[in-house]
Amino acid sequence: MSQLTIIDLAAKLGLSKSTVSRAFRNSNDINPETKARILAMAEEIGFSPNLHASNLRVSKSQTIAIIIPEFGNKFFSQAIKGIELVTRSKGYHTLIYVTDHQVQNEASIIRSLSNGRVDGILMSASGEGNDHSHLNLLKDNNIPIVFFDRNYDDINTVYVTGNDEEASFLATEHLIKNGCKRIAYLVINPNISIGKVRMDGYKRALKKYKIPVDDQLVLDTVNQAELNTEDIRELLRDAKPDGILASVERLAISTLRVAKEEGIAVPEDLKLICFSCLDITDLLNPSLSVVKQPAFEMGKVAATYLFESLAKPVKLEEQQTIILDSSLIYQDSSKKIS
Amino acid sequence: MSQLTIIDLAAKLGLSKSTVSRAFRNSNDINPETKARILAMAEEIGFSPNLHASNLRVSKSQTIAIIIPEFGNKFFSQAIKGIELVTRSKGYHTLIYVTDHQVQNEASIIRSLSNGRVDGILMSASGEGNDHSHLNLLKDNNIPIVFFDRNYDDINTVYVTGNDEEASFLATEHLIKNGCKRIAYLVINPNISIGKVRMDGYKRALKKYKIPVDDQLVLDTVNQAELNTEDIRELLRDAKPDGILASVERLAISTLRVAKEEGIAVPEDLKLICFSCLDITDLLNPSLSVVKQPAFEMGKVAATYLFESLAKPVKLEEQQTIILDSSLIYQDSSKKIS
DNA sequence: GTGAAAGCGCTAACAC
DNA sequence: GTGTTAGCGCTTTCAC
Repeated sequence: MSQLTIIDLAAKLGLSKSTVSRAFRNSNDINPETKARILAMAEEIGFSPNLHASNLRVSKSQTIAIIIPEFGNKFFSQAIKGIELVTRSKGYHTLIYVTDHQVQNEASIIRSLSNGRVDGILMSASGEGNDHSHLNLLKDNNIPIVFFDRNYDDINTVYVTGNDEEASFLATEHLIKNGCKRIAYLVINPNISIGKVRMDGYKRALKKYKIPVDDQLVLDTVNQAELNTEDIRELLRDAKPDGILASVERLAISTLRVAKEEGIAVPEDLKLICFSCLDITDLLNPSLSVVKQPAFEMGKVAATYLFESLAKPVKLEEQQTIILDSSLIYQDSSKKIS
Repeated sequence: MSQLTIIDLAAKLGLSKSTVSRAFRNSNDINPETKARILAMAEEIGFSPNLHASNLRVSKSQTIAIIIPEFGNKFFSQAIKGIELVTRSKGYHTLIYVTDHQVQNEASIIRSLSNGRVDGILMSASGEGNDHSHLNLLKDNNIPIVFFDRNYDDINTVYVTGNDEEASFLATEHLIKNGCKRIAYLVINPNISIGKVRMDGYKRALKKYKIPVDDQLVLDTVNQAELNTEDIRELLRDAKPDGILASVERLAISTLRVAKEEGIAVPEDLKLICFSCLDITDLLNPSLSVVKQPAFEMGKVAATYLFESLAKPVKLEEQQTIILDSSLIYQDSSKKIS
């Protein structure tokens, strides 16, 4: 039963294989009745056309890839959900890859996709550095790529992101208005993409309120909880901030844990706000103020752009940034104590 | 640059295409020097062998699929992370599909995979009902499937899951020992797979302590927060439980919100424990007692079994259940008030 | 160790 | 509306 072909099916029905082939494509060059007979028989004997043969013929895979740096937070699962929705509605398939924030992994994944495996790529960039040459392979093979959330700004393509600079500005301003004088900014990578943009908004707010930027209050730390926890503990002890803007959720979570351990009360002694897509911030103790990015929407929009460029042979050559609004949700963790 | 073939490469090097082909397989029928020359040239001109042609020839896709009912919770993202890790280490690719708990979606996905697209499938079952005939297609096509977390027990294959009956028993016993007399069980689907098994453990514990099973205390509700919230509200008002075992995280979250709204204090008036993989239960208010399933591990183990069956032509014909231990983490939400 | 040639299963001209 | 036929790019016998 394993290797049926259109020839077997054709033989069973006294037709030629081209007719059978037409039945499976959306060819209009076929008698609807014939088509129905063919499809019925296919159903009966459990046949469906071999994918690889078809793909080889038409040089299409009906598949896209999602490449993300990690799987740790709600942002990416929501974004993937949005992407998967669009992909499925288009009858496409979705490959998923996780780089663990390693550019080498990203490069090797990209290489493994440049041989026809996918028709397009959605990626949240993993790396820093300037060597993005692995992406040239995609251009050579006419595989469009759309970035979401994290990009490389030397690559000319579509980039879908939140209004991070503005949101960061507003979040910082909110802390200032609630009485904070020494606001720290926690970040994983202050030099690229979201880490940088969010810092820009933070600095702009400080400037507006004539608060000098204090490098001691900018904590450049890492992903691993065990490590960033200690960095944050030092920050709280040495720099004694009274407010914190965390550029990613994980750093806010670590902050809450450290504050608890150190006996620092949130929001009384320390006000906290962070970028996060967590959907239970209201149940935390204290309830957590967040900049909530439209993750699901972002996935949908990014996927939609990708499919547009797949539909028309026009390439995504110009740098184009699509900005989606985040929501600022102020809760207890940043509340003014009166 | 787009359509290079091994023939082009062969021409450039004065070789035949068969030799070039051998360089890309792990053939030992080739001079290492020749192979090196070929690979170097390939690198230089950015060539890699067309995947579809190769797949067609060897009838392999080096791809597996993950099919899950939803993307909403940490359990699945952790499990996928575990799967992806194994898959990548084997040089395989991972397709991902979400069914939204609809068996029809599951069936159509399975159909779209039965034509060579994947070599194997990892699935957490979506459905109830008894029509699992869509899985026959897989058998016909020799595509192995391994279940994780949720299965169909009429399908003979490997199933990797947590020790849910025992964990459920222990969680219920814990509530009883902490003084609960009227323990409710919240579930999405009490008749199948995890919903049923977890109820079994709950009932066994009640029986052990001579507490009669009260149907009024078993709430069979749905996934959508807007709907289950109202069901839970009614339960709390009418049946007045003093303890709750939630079979899935989402129902515990809804319970916390309803309790807050209704002025029911947790754990004073109502003790709560649930199955969950959330990693910030310590930061909730109150901190949440959970049965934490080894999601990451479960993904890894399930994937490992799948690859075993891919390696040897032996089929996964016998029903085989692999049980992994969960951790019971008792926190404030179920604490005895003395 | 390398080359020639057949063919994996399908699609798309082109003819009728 | 249907059949014939020439490949898509690769792998793999089989010769040498």
